[in-house]
Amino acid sequence: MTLFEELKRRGLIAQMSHEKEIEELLNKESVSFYIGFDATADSLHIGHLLQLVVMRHMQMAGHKPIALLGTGTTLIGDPTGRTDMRKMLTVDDINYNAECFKKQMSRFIEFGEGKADMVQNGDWLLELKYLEFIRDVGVHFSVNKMLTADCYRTRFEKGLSFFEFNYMLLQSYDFLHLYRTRNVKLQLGGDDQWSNILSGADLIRRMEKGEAFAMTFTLLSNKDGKKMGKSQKGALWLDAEKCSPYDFYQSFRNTDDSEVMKKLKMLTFLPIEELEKMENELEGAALNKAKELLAFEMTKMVHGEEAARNAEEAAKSAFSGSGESENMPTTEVTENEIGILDLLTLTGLCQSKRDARTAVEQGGVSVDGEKIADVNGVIVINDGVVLKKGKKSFHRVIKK
RNA sequence: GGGAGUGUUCCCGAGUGGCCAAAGGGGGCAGACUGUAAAUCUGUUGCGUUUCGCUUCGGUGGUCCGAAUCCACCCGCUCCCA
Repeated sequence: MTLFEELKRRGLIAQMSHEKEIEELLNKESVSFYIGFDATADSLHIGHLLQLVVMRHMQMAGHKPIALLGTGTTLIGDPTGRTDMRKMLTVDDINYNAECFKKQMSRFIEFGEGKADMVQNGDWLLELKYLEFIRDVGVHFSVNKMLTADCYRTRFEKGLSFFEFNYMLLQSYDFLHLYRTRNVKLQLGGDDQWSNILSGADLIRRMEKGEAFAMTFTLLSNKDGKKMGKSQKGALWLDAEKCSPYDFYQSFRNTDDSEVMKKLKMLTFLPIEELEKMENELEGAALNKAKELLAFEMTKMVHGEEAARNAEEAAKSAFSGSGESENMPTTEVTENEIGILDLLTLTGLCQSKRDARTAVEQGGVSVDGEKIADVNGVIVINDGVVLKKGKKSFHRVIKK
């Protein structure tokens, strides 16, 4: 099975500019391709997994991934999606973020000579001369056509500044630049990036008479249509410091029935044949097993096998067994006796004391399996206790 | 530049000078039912030392015993005209 067939079979591919040519290209030579990333945070999150997984598939098949950090475009703000402008970052911030990204990406792809690279578009965008740019590049863009692009059309009601309108040109220019300097012929991205990616390929064809291709992959979204990766606590980060492997595991363990197979196919590297076979036998308990598998595989991919095992063990003991496990998220406290409300906020299970109060009043809090009814209750830590809020949130507390 | 609107809590959106921590919906959280799923029903959803106190309604000042509501200026956004 070729890479192309595999990507298709896993349901990863959403749109392509030239299906036949892309398939041929991928089969016959090692292709340099790129995927863009925002540089706004110091960690990738669940929403980036798809990009990472695809890069890995590609690299395993002998192609060369280039991760582009949008250090220049970050200053503009991608109009795709929301209205909010992005924050400006200092050079130090950006370099720090780049380091963090690279570290996380290294779990998926191998960087180094001839293998994979990371570039920052600020390196070439920041020195662009306006007049030259609009004369050489801008001339190839039709405003009429741009206005019909989905990402701009949806902005008509809310308004769209000229500043943001330029985003497409800059992203296209990135592609052109990489084509010229690194012979990058293919850009990949989420399906929401389709028009931006396509316009880059067009630009190369116009200006260089070259061959350039666009391909997008299916976006994973939650039922409500929102992009995956956000939880009430915020984004689900890939950084263990910002989101514990246990929480990461849980987020996949709680996948909707209807999404399990899709996620297994798209995000894991389990052989597609096995997954397809599994799909046919998916009922009741098997479905739950599939969720465990998904959660384990994903945690392993991002945090390593040991962390995955620990997370799984913690989840199992929390939900079925003793409820005691060293592997669940843990907070250390100095006092031996502590008020229940303070404990809930301290562990992050509740966002404020106010919030903690309602949780207790509604009977959603228990300590070591015993329901806490009194808001003023004092918990004695001694050898450690397991705090539970609602049905799914566990947290262990021990003494320092 | 001229004119008309508009800015409310996580999001959308209602809001008469006091009864407004602010309707309603979405989302979140909790309870019931379940399979750590979905759907449904119920409660809850600014913060705190919680029968009360404190801080919020684009910003800054002002009027008033009292302002999300009135006035002035400023900032952002939308629409029409140029």
